[in-house]
Order: sequence, then C-alpha cells, then structure tokens
Amino acid sequence: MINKDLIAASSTPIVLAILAEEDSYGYAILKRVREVSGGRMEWTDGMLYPVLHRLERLGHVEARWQVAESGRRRKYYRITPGGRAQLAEERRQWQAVDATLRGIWRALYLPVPASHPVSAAPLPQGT
Amino acid sequence: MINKDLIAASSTPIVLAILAEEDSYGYAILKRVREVSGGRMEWTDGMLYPVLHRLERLGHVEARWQVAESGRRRKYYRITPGGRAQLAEERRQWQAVDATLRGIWRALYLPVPASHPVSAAPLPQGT
DNA sequence: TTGATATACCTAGCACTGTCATGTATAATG
DNA sequence: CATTATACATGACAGTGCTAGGTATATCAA
Repeated sequence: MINKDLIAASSTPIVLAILAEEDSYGYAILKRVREVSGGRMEWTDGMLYPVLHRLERLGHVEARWQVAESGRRRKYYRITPGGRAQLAEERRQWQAVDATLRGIWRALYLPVPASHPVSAAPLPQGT
Repeated sequence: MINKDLIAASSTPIVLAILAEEDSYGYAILKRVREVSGGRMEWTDGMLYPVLHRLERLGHVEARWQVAESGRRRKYYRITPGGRAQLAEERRQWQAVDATLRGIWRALYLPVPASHPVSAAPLPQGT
C-alpha cells in the first residue's frame, strides 16, 4: 500500500504528533494511525516498537508502565519538550520536500488520482 | 538540512518528475533539485547515481551516452511509460501520507515555521 | 476445561539505501 | 601548470522497516 521509504520518513512525525494529542501506547497508536489515515496506512507492530524505543533513547518521549482497568499492562508514552521541538523540525522538513514535489508536479499536467480528494484548496500562484 | 529518510522517500518521485519534464543527466539533475527546492534540498552525487541505476534496472528510465557540445560525455536518461506509471503511483502514495500528516497537524495548534512560507493558502475546514 | 481471538509488548535476521570517502577523467580558467 | 567545475562510479558503513517468531493475559464461545 505505502512503500517502505515513505513509512520510514513519516513514522517519526506521525508518532510524535499522535503523542502530542495525548499520551498513548503502542497498540492504540497502531489503531490511531489506521483511523487518521482513513485506512490508507497500516503499520505493523514490528516497526512501531523500535520507533518508540528510538524516540525514547533520543529523549523525545518518556515511557511509563501502567495497568488499565481491563487488567492489562500497557507502556504509555508521553512526548517531551524536546520531542515537540523535533516534531516542529520534522514538520518543517516535510513541508519543504512537499513544496518541492508540488512545484514539479504542477508543471507536468499529471492526472490527479481520483481515489481520495486530498485537498480542495486551490494552489497558491505566488513566487 | 533534510534528513536521510525523507531524502530516500522523495528521491524516486523527484527524479522521475524531473525526467518527465525532459531528458537529463546526473549532474544536471543535482542542479535542478537545488533549483526547484529553492536551495532547501542538496543532493550528493553518491546517492543520485545509485538511484538512477536502480530506476534503469527497474525499467523506469532508459540511458544513453551522448557527447555534449562542450566535448564532455554525459549519460542521458529518458523516462519510460512504466516510469510514468510509477511516478503517478509515487504521487498517490505521497499525497496519502501528506493528507494523514496534515490531518494530525491541523488538530495540534502547532506554530507555523516562519523560515519558509510554503503555502499561503488557507487550510480547508471541511471533514 | 479447552480453543480461538484480541490485546499488548518485544527482538533477531534480512534487505535496502543514503552517507562518506575515494577514484577516474576532461574542459575551462588563471 | 594548478585549480575548479563538470561528470560518472563504487565500496564500506550505519540506520531502519519487514518478516517471522516469541511471551503473556483477558474475553468469549463451545
């Protein structure tokens, strides 16, 4: 569905953004990604947990064990101030690349994929 | 400037889109990327040539040697019909991920990075 | 009890790919 | 003759998603 490189490029900003909404844990993050993407992105737990561990190692998130009402133990993650700064930086980089891609695509007269109306906003004509 | 994963995710669609504009060669592609991105993206030749070789191996582009008026030999690349199909698919995937990211960011009240006005268009307010 | 399913976390081995450094060659410039 | 820009190529290294497998518990049906 979505290729590996795109997954790699988007996993960090997506996880940080989800945790910026509220504290969460692995299994719930997987479901949240599926929900936010409208089912277009399906993550495996085998890729998510290493991402969470890396973010923790880098100090972008903090983890704590907690037992839910259901009786299950969950590892909740909370974003740190450093994580929020990282999220802003990731967002800046993504938008720089996105602007570049849209700039080239605009000149190409490519057919717009009809499956999902991504944005109804007209493209700016400036600079 | 731009992290490795984002480079990896965008290299294929960018190269294919540049070749969809017109036939080109390695060194010129590097300069074109710098130009189209407004200087925000700087590619190394050490990453571009393997990308071109891979695209050729996959049948997305075709290569031919040619001697320019300057006397230098250049390896020109031309996009194939299969390459155009791949470009459309890459574009579809990119926009799916982009829509997901914008969907999460929209809910966050993140400060807009002021360095580069990527888009002046207001975000659509609908679902 | 037993079995199936969903929840919940973790890791090892593999393949892929950008980075960095390096190599080769030529034209233009001073 | 030295320097710079042009022009292509590759090997060693590190990072990371994928696949497959492992462990454990709560819920529900048979």
